[in-house]
Amino acid sequence: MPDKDFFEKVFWIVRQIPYGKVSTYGHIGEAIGLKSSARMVGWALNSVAGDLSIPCHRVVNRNGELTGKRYFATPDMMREMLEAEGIEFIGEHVNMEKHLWVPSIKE
DNA sequence: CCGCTGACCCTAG
DNA sequence: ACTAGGGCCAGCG
Repeated sequence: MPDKDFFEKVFWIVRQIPYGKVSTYGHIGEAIGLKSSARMVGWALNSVAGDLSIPCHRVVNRNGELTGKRYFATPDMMREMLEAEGIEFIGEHVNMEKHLWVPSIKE
């Protein structure tokens, strides 16, 4: 991964999340080099909330919970989008066992 | 420069 | 499943 701004790195990773998969703030943070700063990842996404070129709905916390749903147009939108991609839910959280995608670091 | 804030994460109880 | 505390990095007033 080329050396870019923090935001660029986050977007670069998030855009690589395949259809029907989800990733976590922690893994993304690790992928861009900020091992213990998963907060920054969500923060970066917040700055581009509404940008359809970035599938921010595929990013959840380590527990599979949709922590960012409140930043969407409606609280239900995030889940609707994920279910539309075939992602399974267990109660209020995503079935991580089945849909977790770990970002791979490559140029 | 200081202090607060945050779409998180870990550990402990 | 719950709460509480500490750490984390970047922006902003």
